[in-house]
Amino acid sequence: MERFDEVYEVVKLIPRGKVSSYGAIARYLGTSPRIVGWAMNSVKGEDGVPAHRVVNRNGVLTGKMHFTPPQKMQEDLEKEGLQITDDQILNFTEHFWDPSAELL
DNA sequence: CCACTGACGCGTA
DNA sequence: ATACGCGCCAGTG
Repeated sequence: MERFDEVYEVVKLIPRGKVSSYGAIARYLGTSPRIVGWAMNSVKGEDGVPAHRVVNRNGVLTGKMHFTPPQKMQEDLEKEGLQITDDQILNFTEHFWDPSAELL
């Protein structure tokens, strides 16, 4: 669970209007991407953890189906000024936030 | 205790 | 460029 807590910390640090990827966070924490996804799944009631700002390396909302409702993820991202088409974030690289690079 | 699964990522064919 | 397979760590059955 310590891993999960670290994941939460990083996710919380994601600036509004920016997004990150499982791989980037995992690499920053020195863990595997799967753990990051599992951590998000374990978030459930954890507050202050913008899981909707975490997507896969392709900028696709792979985990949107785990939200309630599933479209909540896209709505929140759009509310933050992000453009999404077919579960895909437009200009993903421009909105991408890498903890290893930005948060060094 | 062993086996299967999962919000992913990368290498190889 | 697309498709298939393996690795990774933790949790649950």
